[in-house]
Amino acid sequence: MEKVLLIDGNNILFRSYYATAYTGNTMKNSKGFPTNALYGLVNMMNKIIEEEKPTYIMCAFDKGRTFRHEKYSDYKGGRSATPDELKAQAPKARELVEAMGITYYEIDNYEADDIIGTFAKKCNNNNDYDAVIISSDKDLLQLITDEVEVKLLKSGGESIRMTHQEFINTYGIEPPRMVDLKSLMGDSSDNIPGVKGIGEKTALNLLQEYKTLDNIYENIENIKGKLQEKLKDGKESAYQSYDLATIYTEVPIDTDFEKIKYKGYDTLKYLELLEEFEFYSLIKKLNIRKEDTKEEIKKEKNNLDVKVIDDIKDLKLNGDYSIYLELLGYNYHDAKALGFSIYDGKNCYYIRSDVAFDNPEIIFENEYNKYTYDLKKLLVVLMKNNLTINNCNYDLMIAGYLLNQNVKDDISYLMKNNGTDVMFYEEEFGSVTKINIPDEKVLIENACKKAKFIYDTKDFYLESLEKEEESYLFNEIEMPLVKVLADMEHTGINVSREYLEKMGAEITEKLSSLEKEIYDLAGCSFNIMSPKQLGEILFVKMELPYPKKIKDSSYSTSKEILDKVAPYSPIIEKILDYRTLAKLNNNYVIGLINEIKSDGKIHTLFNQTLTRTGRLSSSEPNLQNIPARLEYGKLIRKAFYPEKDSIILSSDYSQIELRVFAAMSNAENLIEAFKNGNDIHQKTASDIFGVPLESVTKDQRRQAKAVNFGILYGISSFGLSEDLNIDVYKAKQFIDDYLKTYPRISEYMKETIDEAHKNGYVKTLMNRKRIIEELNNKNYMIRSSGERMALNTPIQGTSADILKKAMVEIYNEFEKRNLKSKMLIQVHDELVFNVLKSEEEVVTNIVKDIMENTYKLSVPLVVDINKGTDWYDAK
DNA sequence: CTGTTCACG
DNA sequence: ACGTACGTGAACAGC
Repeated sequence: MEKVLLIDGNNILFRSYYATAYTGNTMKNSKGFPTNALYGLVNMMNKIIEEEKPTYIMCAFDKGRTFRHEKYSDYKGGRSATPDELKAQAPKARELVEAMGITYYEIDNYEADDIIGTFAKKCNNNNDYDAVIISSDKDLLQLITDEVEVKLLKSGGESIRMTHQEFINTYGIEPPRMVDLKSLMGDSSDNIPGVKGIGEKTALNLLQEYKTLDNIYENIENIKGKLQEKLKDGKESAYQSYDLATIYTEVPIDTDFEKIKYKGYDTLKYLELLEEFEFYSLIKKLNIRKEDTKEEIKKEKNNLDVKVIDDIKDLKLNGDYSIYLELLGYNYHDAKALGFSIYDGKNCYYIRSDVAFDNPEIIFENEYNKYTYDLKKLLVVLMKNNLTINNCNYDLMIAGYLLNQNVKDDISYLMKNNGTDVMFYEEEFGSVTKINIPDEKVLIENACKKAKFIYDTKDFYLESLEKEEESYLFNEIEMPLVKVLADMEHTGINVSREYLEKMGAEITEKLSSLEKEIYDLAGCSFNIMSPKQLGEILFVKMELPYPKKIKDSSYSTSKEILDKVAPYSPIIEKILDYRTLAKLNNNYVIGLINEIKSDGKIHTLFNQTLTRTGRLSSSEPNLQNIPARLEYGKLIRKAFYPEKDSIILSSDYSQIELRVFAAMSNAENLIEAFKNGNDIHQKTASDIFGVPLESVTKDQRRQAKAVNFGILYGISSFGLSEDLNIDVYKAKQFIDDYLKTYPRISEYMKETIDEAHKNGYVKTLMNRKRIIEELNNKNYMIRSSGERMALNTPIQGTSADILKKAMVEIYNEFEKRNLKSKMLIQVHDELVFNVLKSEEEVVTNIVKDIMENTYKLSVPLVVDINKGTDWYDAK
């Protein structure tokens, strides 16, 4: 049995391009020729060959217009034009494939699909050949037979093996019926119309009953009502769609498999292409013995001459340098420092941490600028050793994040994206659960590659930031903020173990009595924390009415559902209480106690390069979700207490997101309301319900508040109806009223979405840019979600920008005045401080003044300050 | 290792 | 016809 690979070349090239393309930072060679799609293509081809070990490979490409366009002028209409940077790579892709020893075909008038179909057909009912089709395009699934399977590519390097059986399990129909399915539901990406008013669900139902399109129309009189009407109206369109969706398997081509035998690399050609594209890491993997190539490679970054410094006298720094700290472990608060790699443009050094810590001035404090990756980590580790570092104004992790928020926090991702070969941290050191120390040779090599990469790419990243107009954000906000956050993390906050333990004992007692009561009411014992078991007990054993129309694979037992069935049994209330208390105990009592370090404090991590909007996040532990809404949960905050002779001060912005929204949308009546100091939800209620301010009821205010939040999130009538527990029609009415009252907001939302579609990204007031790939998705649901992100990100992101700016200024002011009070925690619109009693007045004034005035909007920003003997009390 | 649930803004 | 509000992190169950 010989294996035949049939590769959808166009599909892989497109995927590779879009997987890495992001504005301003598309991978290019030194001549400026884009290479990102080619890089993905080579890697994908190598990976597939490695995995499948085929005897034959055929790669098919599209070639311009096809017979489908002739038959149906709108075919593939509505697709956006192929980007120039991708177009330029297409001819090179063909050369590359050929050099890899793979035969490719592109035939006038036919698509890649048709060529693949023609080859695949040859394998059917043939015991000598089995075919595997490689693509992410579901159209090709129609070709599946017992001899032909599809390796369906997914994002993130995943794939699904669609065999005949797997297809039937997934769709409940035979593979050739994929065409009938398309003829009914259509395909927006290829502009195949289908039958108007019929989607996937109905189409599948029809096909499961009638098997084929023809048979549906033969039995059309058996189909009732509206559906019959739709089918009759759409008959012509359905058959036209059928025609379009059918892969043509009779392409006039020589399908002799010997023609597509896999030949392996044409080494010289392949090498020349890799050199042209500057894929040095791939060249290195080839291990070629050609003398001049070797020279070429040696010059390249990967073959570094590393000096391991045992005697500090051997370190001769030659100018500005990059410095990278390698740690053993993921959380730098307790990870062991292994060593530092340094690159100064000429020489690469590796210094073990004990040597470095013995000679800190020479390494960390000199006249040179230092370039870093994860400066915050470096600062915190140095602070723990009572050391400092100066002249750190460029951090690659921050720069990379501002240019693309999707990159993970491991420099290896940036390096691999750039074609530089390096190990991922996890490959080198193991996962969070099993950390291991690598061979020192490996460790040094990787650490040095990283230092060199930081140095070599610095100018490019700075230019990219300049091009994106993000230099201010980078230099004046994010870079200075690194130090502020490092200080906050290093300082930590006092948490009382005794208090938490007392609270834990109380909760445990309540839990065990609740548990008993729940078992009594249920008539048996079970695991209350298991949604599966709980669902069975409530909705099967106890026969409570399940409030959702359709039960999918299992019963949901979310709070929302349980609230609805609460009237039917007293057990529900007890379960909800149980859950709340269990969460409190596990997450906050036990969870926080486990995070208290030997100094009696908690040191969180403020992740500066994680969120897609520009907010911070906090982890290990998360100090941004300490209970605040329910009274009992709020008591957790009593455990957070100040230093001696100090108090806790909390300052928070009042309605910052709504204020930012009012300013950005320029909605005059909203701006007026804020200027007048109105209660904004009350004002909104008065406007949309058309009643005077003073006669707005509590309930009207509550509803208006929900609408206001909905607007910030990119409202949908369904979402609002869920939130307010009203019907969708009523919710729609609210939204319409709102938009009628504030016409400027309606315009703003439309403008924002249009602009986002045009650019593919949105920006905050301080030019933080977020690329939203989802806007181009052909799936309506994903695209709409992208539009909501486009609406929300400028608001959430601008609010984040403002607070970050304030944090930097407050920190600098404290330093300038030599104040001993400390910023401890940031919670998106709130800052928490330890304030010395002697500094109470001056700190209060500084904090309030800076937060309210750091950024001028057309509406005032208002800050509330609260003080107390602990975090609970400070509110 | 993924889904569910729920804590925060 | 479709499934549904934005942004996070952590614990648990059950595969």
